[in-house]
Amino acid sequence: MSAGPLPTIREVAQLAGVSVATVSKTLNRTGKVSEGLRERVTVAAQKLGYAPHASARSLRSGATRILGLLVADLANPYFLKLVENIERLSSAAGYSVILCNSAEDPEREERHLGMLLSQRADGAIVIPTRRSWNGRMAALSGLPVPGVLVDRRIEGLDLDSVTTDNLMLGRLAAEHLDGLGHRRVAVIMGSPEHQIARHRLDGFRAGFAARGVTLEERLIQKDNFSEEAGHAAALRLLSFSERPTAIFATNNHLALGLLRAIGEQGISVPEDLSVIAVDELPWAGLVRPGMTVVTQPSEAIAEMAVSTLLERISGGRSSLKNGRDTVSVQLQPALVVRGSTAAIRSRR
Amino acid sequence: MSAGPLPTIREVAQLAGVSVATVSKTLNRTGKVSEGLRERVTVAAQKLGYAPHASARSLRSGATRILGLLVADLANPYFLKLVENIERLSSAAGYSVILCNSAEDPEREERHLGMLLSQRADGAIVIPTRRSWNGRMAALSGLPVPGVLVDRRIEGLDLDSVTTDNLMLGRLAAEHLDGLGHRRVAVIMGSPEHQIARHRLDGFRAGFAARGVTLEERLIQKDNFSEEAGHAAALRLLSFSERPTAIFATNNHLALGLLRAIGEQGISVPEDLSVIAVDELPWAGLVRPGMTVVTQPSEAIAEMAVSTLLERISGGRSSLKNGRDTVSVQLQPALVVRGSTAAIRSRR
DNA sequence: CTGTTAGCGCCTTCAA
DNA sequence: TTGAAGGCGCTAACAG
Repeated sequence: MSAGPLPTIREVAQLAGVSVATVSKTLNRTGKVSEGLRERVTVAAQKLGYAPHASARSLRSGATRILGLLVADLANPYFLKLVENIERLSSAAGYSVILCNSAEDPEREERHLGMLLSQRADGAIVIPTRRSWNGRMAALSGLPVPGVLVDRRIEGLDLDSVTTDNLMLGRLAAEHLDGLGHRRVAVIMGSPEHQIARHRLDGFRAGFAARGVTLEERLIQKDNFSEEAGHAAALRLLSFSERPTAIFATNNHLALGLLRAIGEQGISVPEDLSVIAVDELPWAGLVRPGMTVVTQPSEAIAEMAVSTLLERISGGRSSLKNGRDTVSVQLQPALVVRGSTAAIRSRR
Repeated sequence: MSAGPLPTIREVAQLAGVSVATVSKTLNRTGKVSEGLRERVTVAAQKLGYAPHASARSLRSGATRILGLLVADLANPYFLKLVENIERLSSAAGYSVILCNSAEDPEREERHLGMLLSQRADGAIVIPTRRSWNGRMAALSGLPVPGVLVDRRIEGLDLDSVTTDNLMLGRLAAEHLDGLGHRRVAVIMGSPEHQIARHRLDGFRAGFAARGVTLEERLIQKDNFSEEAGHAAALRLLSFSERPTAIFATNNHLALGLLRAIGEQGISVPEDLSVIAVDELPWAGLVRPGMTVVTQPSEAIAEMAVSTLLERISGGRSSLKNGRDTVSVQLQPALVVRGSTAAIRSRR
């Protein structure tokens, strides 16, 4: 709203009666400046409402203090949490965040990547789209800025990554259900091509195997990650004559479909059926009974992603230039017990 | 990961055997270039993986093609929807979005505003923090870039704004409940200092008044917008000997607290009590029975906000320079009927 | 149609 | 301790 162009460093210098170099040194606290001049410069800058022109500074310095944040699906509440935390941490570290949502569309992802390149973002945090796994990784591996993959890894891609330990996640769910005495347990797992879903299933299977229990294959429902698929899978499971006593839904969309099916069928949770899901769903505490879930450590993941990225950035322009190998961190999930799971003997 | 610095326009020119001006004209489709050269330039740029340096371009052209998006609270699902839509539309229009979350903290808001100024964002879309209403608008009114206020207006601030018609929102809720025969209705309204809450209440009151019904003041619960407050207010309302037959929660946090209280008290919805809330809560269709809500037109609001802002931007550097008065658009909410409201006679 | 050139605002030598 | 000057990559005005 204020009129005209913004003041430049030159105008500040003029008003303070010094050279632009002195202004620069003063405002950036680089180099020695006498007390008197420092004062005059500060006042002048204040009076003019001077704000350094980031583009000019970047052009000169080679760094933009911008991070790209490329998210596979903003509507996913788990990713949203990551976004919140990443924005907060980046901002606190003095970086601006350019937000890009690829909405699980590899084309949008690629366009956004090109844009981030043009903007010369100092680094990028990427939750890649699912479909980019099949060879579409070129754009990512060619990323000329330090990049960190979050939540989803891409095998064979030489990038730092921070993910949940999904094997452990499955195992935690298994141990909980096993401890409650469940033996006939089902899994709604989404797409078996998805590494995360596979890991969660493998961990779940391993957890039961460690206690000598083998999962029935017919109780493992594979399809895709939509709520619709979860709903359909749940209906199938519930129609079996020997119904499972517990169901593990490996993803929040699937859990939603599962709950819908349960509601429609008039099944009582946890009396007739125990249910365990993944992620701290925003409504996990709201539905009656509260959902028992295995949560991913979103805050720790965000922290690790940002710190890893910032280290790379300060380590050198190119991601791998400083000789450090790529790091691939897996953080531990946790069990949150609420009302949707119960000991099996309470059942009949 | 690729080594070394990125190619500049000069290198493209060299490889194509032309001048930098020709490269610039070709790539920007500005000015005439012969077919042969166009081809050579395109190929050279492609081969080098050239991406124009946004900072350099901005410095020269005065425009950054960056929009600031300053959100009062990312965790609010309604704001998230706005963010999603705004990102999508901006990106489609060729703008990058710098996301800032002020988390209802005016200090963070102000810092972010300063950062956007330094970045020389071409414009900003702002959902202001609540507390900034009391005089803290200086930073906003001094915004040296075109800005659009979204969802929350600030009286006396000369900025474009796009909001929901909250009077109409309250009225829609009232008409729906009235049509179902409810007369003893309650409102959990949040803070009366908040303009939005006041408007919703006023509209609600007016809607009933138009049918000759006057709201009982003791049934209008005012406090703040937290889930806790909603919970407490709900408990108070439900403890009255003459219980309300319907409750209107003016905000999604309040609705959450209300639902929790209802669950604890073992009250049946909609048999014992009709409930109507605001916004398309992500779980609105999930809880049994589905929540009847008055929704804000988030997509239309995002569209209007972006288009208004882009018009301002193309209209001139300073927001009001092109002589156009500030526009203040109010978009219409809509009623979505689900299972949480029912005719009163079904009650006993 | 194509090339040459002057800055956009800033930081950083280098000289005083 | 302070000032003068060059140049980051690009676009636009001007010259050929």
